[in-house]
Amino acid sequence: MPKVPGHWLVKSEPACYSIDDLANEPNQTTPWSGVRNYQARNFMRDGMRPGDPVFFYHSVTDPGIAGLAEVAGPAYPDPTQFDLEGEYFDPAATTEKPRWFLVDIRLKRKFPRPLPLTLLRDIPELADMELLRRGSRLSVMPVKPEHFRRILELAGG
DNA sequence: GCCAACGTTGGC
DNA sequence: GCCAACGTTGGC
Repeated sequence: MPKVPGHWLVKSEPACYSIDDLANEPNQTTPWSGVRNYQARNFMRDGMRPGDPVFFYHSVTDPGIAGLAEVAGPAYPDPTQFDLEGEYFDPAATTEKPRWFLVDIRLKRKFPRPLPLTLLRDIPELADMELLRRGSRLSVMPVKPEHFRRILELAGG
C-alpha cells in the first residue's frame, strides 16, 4: 500500500466520454465504469486512493491530455457488470464475487489548451512514460511523479 | 483505411 | 501449458 499519493492517467475517447462530459456531471464526478482489463482494474482496485491526482487523456480524436482530475473515493464493484441489458454485463460476475472494480473520478480543472500527444513526445524527460510507449493500450495507468510534475508545468500551472 | 501491438479465447 | 486465431485499441 503506497504511502505517497499515486499519480495516474485515465483514457477516454472524447466521442464516447469527454472532459466536457465530466465537467457537466453533478459534482463534476463520474464512476469510471466499463473498464474490462485486468491490469487497469488492479490499478483502480489496489492502487488508487482518494485524493490521488489523475490526468484525463483523450484518445483517438486529437489525442492528448485534456485536464486534471482526482480520485473521488475508494474503489467499489463496477455496477455495470451486473446489468443484464448493458454492454458491460459480465455473466461470470456475482455480487458476492464481483470481477470488475472502479473508482469515481472528479474533475479538478480542464487545461486552457490540451497537451497534444505529439507535444508530449517531443519532451525528452517524458521519453519513458508508459503512455508514450509504442502499443500502450492501458486505459488506466500510473504516471511517475516527476512526469506528472513536468506535464503540469507544460499545462501552465 | 491501414497496421502494429496487445489481450483473450480455445484447440490440442 | 503452448500457441494460433481473432477482436480491439489507438496512432497515423
